[in-house]
Amino acid sequence: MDDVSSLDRKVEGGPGPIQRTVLHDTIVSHLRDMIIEGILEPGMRLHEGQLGEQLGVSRTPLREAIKFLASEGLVELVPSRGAIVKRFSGKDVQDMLIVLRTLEELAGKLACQLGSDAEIAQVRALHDEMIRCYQAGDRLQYYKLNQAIHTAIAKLSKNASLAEMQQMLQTRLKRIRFIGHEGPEKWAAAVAEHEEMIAALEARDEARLSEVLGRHLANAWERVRSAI
Amino acid sequence: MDDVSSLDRKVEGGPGPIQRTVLHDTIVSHLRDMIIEGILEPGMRLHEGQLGEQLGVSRTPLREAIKFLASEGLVELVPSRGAIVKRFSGKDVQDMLIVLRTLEELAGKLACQLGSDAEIAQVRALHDEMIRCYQAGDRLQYYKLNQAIHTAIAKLSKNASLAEMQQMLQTRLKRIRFIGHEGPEKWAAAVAEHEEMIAALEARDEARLSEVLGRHLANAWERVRSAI
DNA sequence: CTTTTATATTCTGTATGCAGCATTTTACAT
DNA sequence: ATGTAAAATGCTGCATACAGAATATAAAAG
Repeated sequence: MDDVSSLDRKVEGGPGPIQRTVLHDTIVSHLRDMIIEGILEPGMRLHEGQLGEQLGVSRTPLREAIKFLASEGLVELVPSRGAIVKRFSGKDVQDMLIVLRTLEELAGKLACQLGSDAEIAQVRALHDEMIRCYQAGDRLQYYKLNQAIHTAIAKLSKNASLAEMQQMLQTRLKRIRFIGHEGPEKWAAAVAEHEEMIAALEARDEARLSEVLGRHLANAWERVRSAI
Repeated sequence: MDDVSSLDRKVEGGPGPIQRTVLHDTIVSHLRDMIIEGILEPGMRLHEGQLGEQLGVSRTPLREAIKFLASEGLVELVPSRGAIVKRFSGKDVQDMLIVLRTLEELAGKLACQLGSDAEIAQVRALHDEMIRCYQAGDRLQYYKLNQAIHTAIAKLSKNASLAEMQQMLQTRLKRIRFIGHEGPEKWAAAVAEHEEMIAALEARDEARLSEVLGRHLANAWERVRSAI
């Protein structure tokens, strides 16, 4: 799956201050992905020796990454027994969705006020692309764009904390939604809600966007509850 | 300030599963306190060698604690240059308060629905104690009880994620509020708002509690903005 | 005297080693 | 055969060691 070469120090270029090699971030990302994709199942122990060998790093930076993820809420630290992948109950998921709903309702309102036309157009572009994936039946790509749209709207609020909290909850829910394969009719409903969201955003209709986002996330619970 | 002996492995007893020695948690708590109390000022570098010696631990667990705090948002990681205490701008604080407000409004509603009479009585007890501190002019203790009340209400929502996010934001804001020494009239206003909060909670008046909490946090920004 | 370059020092990032706790396996008794 | 005790194994938690980057200091040139 992951071997040594895949974890070579990542060097990021691009605009802004020159980013540098950060093994820490790489390990964190990899572990996060492994948890979301279910390679590391809930309740499973994070074996330092084994994982480190698999990723091609020693235990020290690996342990640091695990501590980081623990603070993020994806992993649970058990004294003298290392770390296990956090397991979320149905109520946990429901609770997270309630909070996420509240945050996105707020983000929606702010996005209508503070998002530039260009930024909103970018969200629309993501949406159009997502629709293409829906029509093509590409669930994985659809799913990723879906998340990207919610993240983008949160970002339009221009409120870093809000975007951060939204991202955190979304990440924790990723694995759940990843497995929550809804049927065609529920999927269609979700797409319809997204259409409505984008329309409200383009019309800068705060109340409507907030309402749709709220409804969308309330329905999200209905869509995944069976999968828990 | 902190020497070796103060960091001896903490063993927690009490009810529930027996907690065990956790140096990690101890270091995290100490660093958090040092940041909140301003011993480690914003922008200041977290010197691993020096800090480790001061706390009486080696760099390894210290670094793990720093990574944990980085994920928590109190510290910023700078590649090849260690970690610095995160500095929050005025807008950052305002943004955090907006999110906190939204979360506490939700928590207030849920608390009215789900809090038991006994739990509400406990909040009332905290409040009465806080009033005593107010009358005695004990700002530090007042401040701590104030936070405890907000935390307690969040907990009454019976929503772990909500309580966690509230706690996270409150922690990040602690240092700001800690220095935000408002004058007597503003202080009195804050106390009055708290009185109203408790009354609404006891009456299980969702709308009113939510409204007061929202107003309280909106005013909080007015109270601290000058201190930024 | 200022600027630049070279050197020295300091600190971070990572690997490794060791002690102690947890768990598993094995031996023994019932 | 089953339950218990003891030894053995494996893993975590922490400390230390070392390499390389960053910064500070000193020397040299303009």
